[in-house]
Amino acid sequence: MQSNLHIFNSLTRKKEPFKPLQPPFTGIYVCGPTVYSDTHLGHARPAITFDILFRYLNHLGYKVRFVRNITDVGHLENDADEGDDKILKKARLEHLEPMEVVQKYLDVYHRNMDQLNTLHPSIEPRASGHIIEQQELISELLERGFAYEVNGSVYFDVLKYNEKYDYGKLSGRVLEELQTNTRELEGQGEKRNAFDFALWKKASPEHIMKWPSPWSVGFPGWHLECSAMSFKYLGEVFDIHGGGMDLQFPHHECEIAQSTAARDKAPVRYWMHNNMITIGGQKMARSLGNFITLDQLFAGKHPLLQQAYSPMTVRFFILQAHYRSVVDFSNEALQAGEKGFQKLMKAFSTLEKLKPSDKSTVDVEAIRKRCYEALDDDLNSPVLLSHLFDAVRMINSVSDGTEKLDEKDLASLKELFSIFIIDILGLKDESGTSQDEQLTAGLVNLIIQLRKDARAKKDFATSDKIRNELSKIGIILKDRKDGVDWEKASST
RNA sequence: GGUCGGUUGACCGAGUGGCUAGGUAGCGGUCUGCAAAACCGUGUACGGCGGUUCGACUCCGCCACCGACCUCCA
Repeated sequence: MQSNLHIFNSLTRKKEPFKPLQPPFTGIYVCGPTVYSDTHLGHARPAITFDILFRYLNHLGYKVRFVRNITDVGHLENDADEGDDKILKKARLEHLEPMEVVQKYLDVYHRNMDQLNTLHPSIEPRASGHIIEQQELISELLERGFAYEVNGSVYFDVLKYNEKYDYGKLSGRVLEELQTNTRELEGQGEKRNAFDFALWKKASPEHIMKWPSPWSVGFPGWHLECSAMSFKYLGEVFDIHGGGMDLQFPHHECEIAQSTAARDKAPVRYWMHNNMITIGGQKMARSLGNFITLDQLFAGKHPLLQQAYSPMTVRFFILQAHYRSVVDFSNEALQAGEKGFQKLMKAFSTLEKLKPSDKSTVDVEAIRKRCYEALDDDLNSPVLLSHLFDAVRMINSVSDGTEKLDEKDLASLKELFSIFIIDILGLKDESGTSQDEQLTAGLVNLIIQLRKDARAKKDFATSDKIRNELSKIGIILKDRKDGVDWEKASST
């Protein structure tokens, strides 16, 4: 497997050549959502970032196993004893069975991900389906002395771990500083140290989601699921782990600690973290309440939205920034992205109509080379797009007759657009969807206006012709006393 | 308070020790009956102050401002 892909490894804070453990196979684990409310714009960032990675590795010929989990149990609102499970809390609020909450929002997530044209992961494991594996991992940690049980709950012993390994390596934290800086939360009495974290929590009687275990009837801690499921599906050591930067600490740090303590091996070779989407300069997050859901975005229904933005506009907007940069939401930026995306796709259709010349006056191969270089440089999608826009100008110039492409270069350019725009960036033409309907509505309203003008001049011949011809193509006009309605004839 | 990151033209957003990023918007032009599209051209851009250097937006130091993480968050 020959590739020159370099990725920025959060662990070393450097760009490193990507060398999988067992080429051509490679494994990716990405932290998916906790499904307790609607998917928002922030969730689109990791989904798209790691979709590009998945697509590019596939394109390069790797056999990729892409695992993205669903957290459907155990994600507490905080680490105190009375911390509520996010899903349980929502279930009470909406008077639903917890698994109804999970199903409801998982469906929304899947639908939104499909709209954004992200590929389905190879495996999408759910935490609640891996209770046994998590319990086994807890047993391993207890046996090895890195965990302790108190009153039916099991906690990870961070101090013990830090004696042998390095807790805080990923996030650049020093345990001594954590000790002095960790905020004291209520009800931490059970834990030996404030920074110890739960592996298993004993359930209170009113808790609904709970399972029997050697320690108590209870439920697993949040950090544990990723260790258990990545072990199961990707092995003790795998290539890439992805997720949002906000998960770096404590989630990923704890994951490293659990996995390393259990098997005496660092579990992940390359850690990749996408940056946040901000709104008004602040992180968009459910907990901050400043989020815009993807459904709102696609429908234009939110006080901050001046219009609807299509899924591909959102995807393009996100790809216009590098995944490790903060990107700020604004209508202006989305609108600029929408125009740019349309320009790109329009050139794509122009490309299909180009006629070859006997010689070329442009260099297609140079662009192809630069496109690969951009992706190889830590998935630099904005630079890739800038090269594709160079190709757009090339296409339009050929279309205008000021540049020429021979048959071979024309075929090469078509292939290049197909590879980078469709296969790797995952962009697709959206005409034929709601945009088409808007167009139809605009056209019909225009024709109705012209007909109204004709009727005002008592030109009923024209007026009737318009109505009849529209009827033939399936548009039914209805003259009402306060105006004209129209509808599409129902096809039988 | 600790750790880390950012501050680029009207807006978004890349990047580099000396060479046009790109998109959007603006302006001028070509084309067009007019427009649109397309193409060509165009704008004192790199937070402030010092330093290193033949040369810094790019490296170093200090300052200011913004943000992320340190509690759940993609």
